Amino acid sequence: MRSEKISEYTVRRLSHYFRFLADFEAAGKATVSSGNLAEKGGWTSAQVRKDLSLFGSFGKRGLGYSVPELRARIAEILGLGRRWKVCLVGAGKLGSALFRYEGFRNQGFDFMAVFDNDPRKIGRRRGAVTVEDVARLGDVVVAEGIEIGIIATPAESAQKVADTMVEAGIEAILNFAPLNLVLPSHVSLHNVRMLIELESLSFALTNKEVDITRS
Amino acid sequence: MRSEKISEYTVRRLSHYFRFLADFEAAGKATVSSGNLAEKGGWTSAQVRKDLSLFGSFGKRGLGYSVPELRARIAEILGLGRRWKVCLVGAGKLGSALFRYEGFRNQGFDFMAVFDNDPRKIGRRRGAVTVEDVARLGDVVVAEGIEIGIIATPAESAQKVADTMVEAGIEAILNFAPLNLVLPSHVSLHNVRMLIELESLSFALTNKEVDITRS
DNA sequence: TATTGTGAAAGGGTTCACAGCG
DNA sequence: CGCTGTGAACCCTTTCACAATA
Repeated sequence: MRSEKISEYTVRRLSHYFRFLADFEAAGKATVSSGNLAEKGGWTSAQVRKDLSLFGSFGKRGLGYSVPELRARIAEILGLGRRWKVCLVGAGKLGSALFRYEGFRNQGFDFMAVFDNDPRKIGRRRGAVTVEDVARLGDVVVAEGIEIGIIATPAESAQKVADTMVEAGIEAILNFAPLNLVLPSHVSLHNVRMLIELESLSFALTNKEVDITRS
Repeated sequence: MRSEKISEYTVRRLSHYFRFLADFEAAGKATVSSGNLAEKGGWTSAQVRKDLSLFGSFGKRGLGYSVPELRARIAEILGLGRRWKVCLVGAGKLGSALFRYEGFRNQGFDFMAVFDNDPRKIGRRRGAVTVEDVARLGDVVVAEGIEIGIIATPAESAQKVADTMVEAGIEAILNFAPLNLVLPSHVSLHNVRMLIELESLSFALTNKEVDITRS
């Protein structure tokens, strides 16, 4: 258990297990087997057991895993036993969609501030917060102790925004701008590239005879 | 060249190479080496050459690759030498953000129709198209010959929407709803799960001492 | 000489298969 | 008996290293 290296794939699957466990809990199931979890996500039961065994021995042989207990353990592993302070840069349609999505708040991610560089947007309300001038980004991150930054700006401004975030102490960035950010290695970066997803689909439709491995 | 199996990783990198080649072309470079492309994306030059060699021998030894030629070949491979008919279900903030993003149109993805089930949205204009009742989804997909479906609805409606799409002949779906869709295997599915990305970041921040492999 | 194209080796993620145990 | 936990096997992806060649 708790080896030195954990793959990004394992982390993503843990997120899925976490959701499935919520479903099982809502359905009143007290225990689940690795097979129950596996079939919900299209994996093998061995995969599920391997993933979990990296963090401990949570199951009972012959019985499976206690739903509430495993759920709590995964929450702990993923760092969901607390709330995270998030800021968003870019108050356009995409930014607004992210801001309004209740799922983030429900899972412990609080939008403490929203920034934009458009004077027509600055000062506007977005739920409980007011859109601020992006010039104040660094100061607000420091003052509020913001830990995660979300970038939903055009590509042109994204690197500068990211640099400001990092300078202010942010160590985790979720980037929706269509470019490859260059960041120091201590900063965790995840990119959401919607055009690349569409292009993957275009490839699949164009090359139906080709086997595409791993989805 | 052109082996039977192509990995999803290779396809994604091709999308990146394609962008980088546009940058090189704009910068007036006539040729690039695998090393030039590799450093832009943080890969090795061998990786770039392996990826390209799966589709042919496009380079010249000692010289590299012709920028416009390689760009054209990758466009062809990805199926970007044509336009694709796309429909969008869910005309909320996220759907609107996707609809308005020029990058899709610029790369050949045309939004032919937008659907919603909210009477207050049906009939509203979204750029060149009008939001239609989702009840018409199947008919419109068939009539317009729509090939790619984008789902930006709440989780509750997503499976039903996907089923309708598949029934109407769609074979590629990009899903933003936070659930695991169940689809026949001939349909290509890509999911964008923003909450899972945030949870990965939460894991990274919570487990700083752990090595997380592959980003 | 610089750089490609590619077999071979290495790395690492997934599945198998079974011992261990409730 | 059923299901977990895990070493070993397998398989896929990446990197190495070098012959080929413009």
